[in-house]
Amino acid sequence: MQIKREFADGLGLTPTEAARRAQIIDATIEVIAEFGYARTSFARIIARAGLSSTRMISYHFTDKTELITATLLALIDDHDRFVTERSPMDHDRAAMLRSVLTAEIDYLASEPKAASALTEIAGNARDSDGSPLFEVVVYDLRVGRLARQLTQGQREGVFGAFDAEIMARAIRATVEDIAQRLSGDPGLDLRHHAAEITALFARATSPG
Amino acid sequence: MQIKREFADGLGLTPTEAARRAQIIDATIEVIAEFGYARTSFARIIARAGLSSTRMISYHFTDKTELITATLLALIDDHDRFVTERSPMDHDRAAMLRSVLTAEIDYLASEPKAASALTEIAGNARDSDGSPLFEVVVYDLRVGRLARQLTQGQREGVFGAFDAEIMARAIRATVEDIAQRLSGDPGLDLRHHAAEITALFARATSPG
Amino acid sequence: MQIKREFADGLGLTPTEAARRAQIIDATIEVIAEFGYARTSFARIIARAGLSSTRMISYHFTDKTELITATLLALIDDHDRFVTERSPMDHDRAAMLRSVLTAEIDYLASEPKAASALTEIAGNARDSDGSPLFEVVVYDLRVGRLARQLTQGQREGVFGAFDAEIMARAIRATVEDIAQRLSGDPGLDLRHHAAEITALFARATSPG
Amino acid sequence: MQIKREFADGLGLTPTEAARRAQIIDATIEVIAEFGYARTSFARIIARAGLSSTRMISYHFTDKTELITATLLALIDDHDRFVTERSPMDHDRAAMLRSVLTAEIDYLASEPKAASALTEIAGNARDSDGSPLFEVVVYDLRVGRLARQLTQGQREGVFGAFDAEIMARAIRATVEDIAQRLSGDPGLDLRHHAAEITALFARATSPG
DNA sequence: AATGAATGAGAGTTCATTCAT
DNA sequence: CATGAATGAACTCTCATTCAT
Repeated sequence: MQIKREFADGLGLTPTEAARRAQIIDATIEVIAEFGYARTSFARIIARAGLSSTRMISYHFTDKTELITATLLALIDDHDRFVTERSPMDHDRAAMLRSVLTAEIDYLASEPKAASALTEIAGNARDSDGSPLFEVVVYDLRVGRLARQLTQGQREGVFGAFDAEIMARAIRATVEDIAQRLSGDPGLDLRHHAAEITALFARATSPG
Repeated sequence: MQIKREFADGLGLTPTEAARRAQIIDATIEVIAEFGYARTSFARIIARAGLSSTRMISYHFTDKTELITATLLALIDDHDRFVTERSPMDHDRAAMLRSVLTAEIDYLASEPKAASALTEIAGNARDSDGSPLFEVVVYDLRVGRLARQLTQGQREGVFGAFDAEIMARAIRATVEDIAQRLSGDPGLDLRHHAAEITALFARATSPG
Repeated sequence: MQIKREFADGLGLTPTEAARRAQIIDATIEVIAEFGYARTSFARIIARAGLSSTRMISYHFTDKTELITATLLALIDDHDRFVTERSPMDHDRAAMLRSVLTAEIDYLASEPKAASALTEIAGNARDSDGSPLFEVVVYDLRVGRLARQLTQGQREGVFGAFDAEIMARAIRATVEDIAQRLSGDPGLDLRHHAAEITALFARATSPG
Repeated sequence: MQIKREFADGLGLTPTEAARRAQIIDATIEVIAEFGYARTSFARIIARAGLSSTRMISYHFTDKTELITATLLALIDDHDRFVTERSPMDHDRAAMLRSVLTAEIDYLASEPKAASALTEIAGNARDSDGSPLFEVVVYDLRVGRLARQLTQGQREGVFGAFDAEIMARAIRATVEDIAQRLSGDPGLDLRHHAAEITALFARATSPG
């Protein structure tokens, strides 16, 4: 997985440092996808990355929170690029919803580990004092944009009347549920799921 | 919270033991709801229960798995009773779906800690070797039954064509998402959410 | 195994109490034979005995030391009776050594659990402060008598010149080694071992 | 005791790490010799080694099994070197047996703690699930070699007819019994014991 | 830029024993 | 005669982090 190299630099990082950070972040994604957020430790990450000491992580990230934050940002960046590339602007709003849902499911198929890690971090990451880490960030990036698109579609008359945020959350929750099941059962029929939830939310958002 | 007293006895437990187990289980639910499953430790549980030593837990439960299992069973028992009491049998299938969704949201309002703990345990509980604990059990109790009801409704013609299991999972994921948000924001307008998701899934399941 | 009932009474014990003590001692022997002394706990003993609480042990024995002491005395009593019955007095000294060795091996075959437990307790039992419990007792009962018989045989001229105590310890160590191997491999050919060590120590003690 | 320095390096260990491991292994040997295997804990080992925390052990050894294994290997290595150096090749077989027994007793005199720890580990070390750790390894190293030498001597006609493995086990059991007594009574007359058991097993193995 | 070395805190579990009835 | 209930201490092991090169 080499998906977040572009993200890693851009700050004042040397190429070597950027590469190390990317390597560690990749390993973190894989460990989270496999073991879940709660069982993700520095020890497991360095074992996965083939590094010698957890000191390597502490050297490149000030603490666990920064590592997880960097990982989440890389994942969101990657996810956004993936979905954006597959959501053409010339569609009407109703087609837009279909293409978004299809792109989301395609993402699960294309990057199952990343998808699983994204869900795990967004839902479970907590600070050392126990408070949730990314509530607001994740809301805006993963629900708010979709809600705004739905609202716009309502204004254009292609969608019926509903609370756009609740609808967006229902869509997000449904997709993430599929992501979690996929991590436990890689043989899941994603094409079928894509067709079903596309139809489901087409009916749920229809004006009539 | 006194919701699992009836569950606790019935086995070969003395009244004192049943009461202690219930006390510990209550505290476990509260800790899980507040800290999440991953940060739930014996130390926090006994602090919450006002007991003296973690040894008290080990005395009444053989290990952590048994404690969590007993807690989950108590939660499921309580949840089932709550929902069953509010799902009249004389309704038609379409009304049934409405009443189920309403009952689920009412449960969130009535027992927010229990609802949160239920989601946490079902999703995150793992054995000491890392394998998920309750996958199958939880599926059947929390998705399978609803899927069967939807299938029956399809046979009776009140619902349209869709994959009943995927629909049931979407409903479950949506409700649990609301539960999680509620645990972070107790002021959430549940009445509004109930109306919205009832309408959402009415459209999503409608035959036309 | 009912081998130490006679030992249990004789003190000021009621029949019920004597029976309970015997039951607990029997379970203790079995647990030690199976798990070794170090892994023998009250919990395992009451599980084996089918009792409800470790309190049962504390009630009948003041502490672990007393339980182990009583168990050892029961084992020694049983062992002595077994060997004595099979060591006729009308033999000459050389035949006596053969019959003692044969009796010891027969005991391993007849009561393998008891033999294993006897070795385990004699070798590993320690007080709560870590000091060995039965060094002197066990020496006299298990080595000293044999050493005296060997010395007597030397006086009678049937044995050669050797340090009787060292010889007795070698014999004891060899028999106990066989006992330990037997507990790990119940299929051990004891008849063959009896023949071999009888011949071995016949040569080792011979006058020529 | 500095007996396992040569063993400790040779792998990919830094000098500091090798020294720490040797220090911990030395302390482990002393604790086992003094308290027995069952009462050997990390806490006692670090106290003996003068270290600050049991975490020091966990840092250098993955778990208790690895610590005990490394200790046993160090002990066997040390013991082998000691005995090999004192067993000249130009002797005939009968002299070989004498020199082996003498070397074994000399080892007890020279390294009583090591000898005691070796016996303790070989006999009592168990995995966390209770299964014995070193049965096969220890058999081959401590009995098998001697048995093969005896068999060879029988072929050459210097020994009589006996089961070589049973004889080897008798010898091993006798030596280890002396080792155990020595740990309880440091004043034991080892020179006398060496002479006695050398004569004992010379007679026991003699052809006549 | 990287690493080796060390650490205090906390986890769940087992231990023999004691209190009260 | 028996039991239920409770307990403090000790156990091995994992955690993220820090110090010193």
